Amino acid sequence: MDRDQALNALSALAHADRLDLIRLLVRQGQEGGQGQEGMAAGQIAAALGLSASRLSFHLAALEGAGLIGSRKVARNVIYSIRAPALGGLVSFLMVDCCRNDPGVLACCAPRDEGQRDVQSGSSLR
Amino acid sequence: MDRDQALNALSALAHADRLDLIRLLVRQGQEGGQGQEGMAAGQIAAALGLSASRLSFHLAALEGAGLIGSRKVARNVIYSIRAPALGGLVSFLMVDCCRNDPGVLACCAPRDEGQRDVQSGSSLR
DNA sequence: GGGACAATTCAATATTTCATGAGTAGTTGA
DNA sequence: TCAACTACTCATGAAATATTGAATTGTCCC
Repeated sequence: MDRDQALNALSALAHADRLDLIRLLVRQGQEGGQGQEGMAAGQIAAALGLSASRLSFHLAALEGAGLIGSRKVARNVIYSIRAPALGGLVSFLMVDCCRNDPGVLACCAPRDEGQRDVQSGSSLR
Repeated sequence: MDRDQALNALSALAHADRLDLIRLLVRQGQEGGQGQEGMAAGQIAAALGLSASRLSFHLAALEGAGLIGSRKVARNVIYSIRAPALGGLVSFLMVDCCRNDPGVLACCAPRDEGQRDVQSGSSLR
């Protein structure tokens, strides 16, 4: 991921509804298992309390930045997270903040269950 | 770092000049060693080709988001990176993208010199 | 004190982004 | 085919953000 891609991704994430949307899709991705990857636009709108047109606007922004992908299934459009893109952004930021002092980041250490539990209890909003 | 802090940080970084500014300060922080931490506003303006007032605006945005700190020295104001804040943002994103599939991120692996060299040759802009 | 310098603040303007609701296109099943 | 459904697009106005240059504040050196 280069600077301009990172900039697009940052702009896309720098909005409360879109950040919540990403977090929702990430959670869905891990909870749903392999079988049911992604969520339909209508499901997302209901989960976040957004109007259809507003959601569509935000989905387009995230998809334009490459952070999510979509596929059509019957009359639904299923959106799912594109983990490599999100990972690319994190890597990009990591290079910019971690070079001189890797110890700053707790996430650089091997992950454990305790660390995961710190955040899993928080509500989405 | 909670969701709102992350949102502030993302908004602050989602601008080309500010992202360049952060990268400049990170590079300065690692190249300068312990002695000369940070850069004066004038130095930054010269390095990035920004007008004084525009730079001041961007510096205020970054400082408001907690990503940089400042101290006054004689008639200069020295700005330096606040690595923990940047690290907190990365950690926040990591939780949101890395829970289900840590392998996605190259940065989760122990860092080595080869990895560092991948990016150090790239120009700032 | 007076001039030069560093940086910030302010006001005015331009630009971008966001939100809303109405309307449109494609899909499904009776 | 028709009605119901899903999702998207478009036009409008509102709000937030960015940019510019002039004015201001504080510091240094003579």
